Amino acid sequence: MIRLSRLADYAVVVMSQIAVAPERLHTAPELSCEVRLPATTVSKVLKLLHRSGLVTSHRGAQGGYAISRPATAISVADIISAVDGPIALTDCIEEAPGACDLEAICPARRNWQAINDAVRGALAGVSLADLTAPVFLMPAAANPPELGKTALENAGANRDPLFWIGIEDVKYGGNRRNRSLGHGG
Amino acid sequence: MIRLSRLADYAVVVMSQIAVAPERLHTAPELSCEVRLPATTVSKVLKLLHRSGLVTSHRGAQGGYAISRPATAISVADIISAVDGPIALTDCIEEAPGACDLEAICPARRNWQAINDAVRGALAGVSLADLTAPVFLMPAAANPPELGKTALENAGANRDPLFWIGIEDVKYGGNRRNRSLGHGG
DNA sequence: TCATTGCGGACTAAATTGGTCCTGTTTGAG
DNA sequence: CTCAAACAGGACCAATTTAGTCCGCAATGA
Repeated sequence: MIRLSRLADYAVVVMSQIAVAPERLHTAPELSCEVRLPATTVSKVLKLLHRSGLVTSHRGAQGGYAISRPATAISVADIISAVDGPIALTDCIEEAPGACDLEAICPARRNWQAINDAVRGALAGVSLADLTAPVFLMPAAANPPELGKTALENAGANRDPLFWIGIEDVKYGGNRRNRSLGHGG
Repeated sequence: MIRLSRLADYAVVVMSQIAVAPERLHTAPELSCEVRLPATTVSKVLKLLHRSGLVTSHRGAQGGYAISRPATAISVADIISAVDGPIALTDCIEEAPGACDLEAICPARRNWQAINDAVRGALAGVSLADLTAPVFLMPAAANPPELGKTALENAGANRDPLFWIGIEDVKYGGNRRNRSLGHGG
């Protein structure tokens, strides 16, 4: 039903969260906690975002991910295609030319192309910066990680981010399957 | 991957086919043959299109489906939502207000709404008439059904529509799973 | 009266997706 | 030098979704 994949939804949320504090590194467990999604899943999303160059990564202790360019220079289309591959409403748009024998005579193809471009355009027109406000958590700056603690410990300090906005038990209508599953590590 | 469902893809193709001859009735088996999709599946699509009022139906012998309004007055968005339900990139757009506790404070929601509207707008901007040319078959007018024959028999006369354009064995890159499966009765 | 056609829904099978886990590799701190 | 923290990559499993089929019923016209 022209539904975004969950991973793409997650990716947008995670990127928004990173964009809140573009200057510092964010570890996967930390983001997992902030965004209330399983650490492994967040990790998977971050890997994909990294492969597409939307975030930079730093390995090792004190490592993490950072946003690679200004939020104004990253579109929703960028994020979605990083996770889900090229935006293509139908298979024949994605496949190499020649994959479909009806190509030359199929009028639907070039129309689908136009429709697809329109959709992609709509998504490319929205930048991450447009999704300004923090997600699920007060601005990270309000809870800066303490030096001398691991990222996980720091994340632990924020363990229930919804506390900050006074909500204990929530349902979320995004695209999530596991709504309040543990992000323990 | 923001992929259209196959049924939606089929629906667009079927509607295009009907629009080629807006004045007459089209039976499900006939369309199935023309469009090279299983009859049962085409039938399912037609039922959905009928429920949304995009086609009218006439039961009984010599029955069939006809387009309900000019092709210029039917958008791709209409067709997609007839088959797949409302166009909603994320669950929270579709759900009733209040379904998500984070609604009031979730900045993503109103942004998703905007993004969603943009996508829907793109799809609503393309009419069926824009997808003018016939699909997979020469215009039906070139092969008018013979009186005194059942729709199935008439469909049989056209049994291999690709004959008309000189292609025997094809692959199609749309969104189809069964590429050349039987549409026999 | 019967074949043809649409109607509605239940059921099944297959593809996709999401989520988990495991085994590296890199890096910094102690 | 060693260890733990963090990312990298990919294999794997399970749950969900989707598509496709099938069945019995209702309407209609020859």
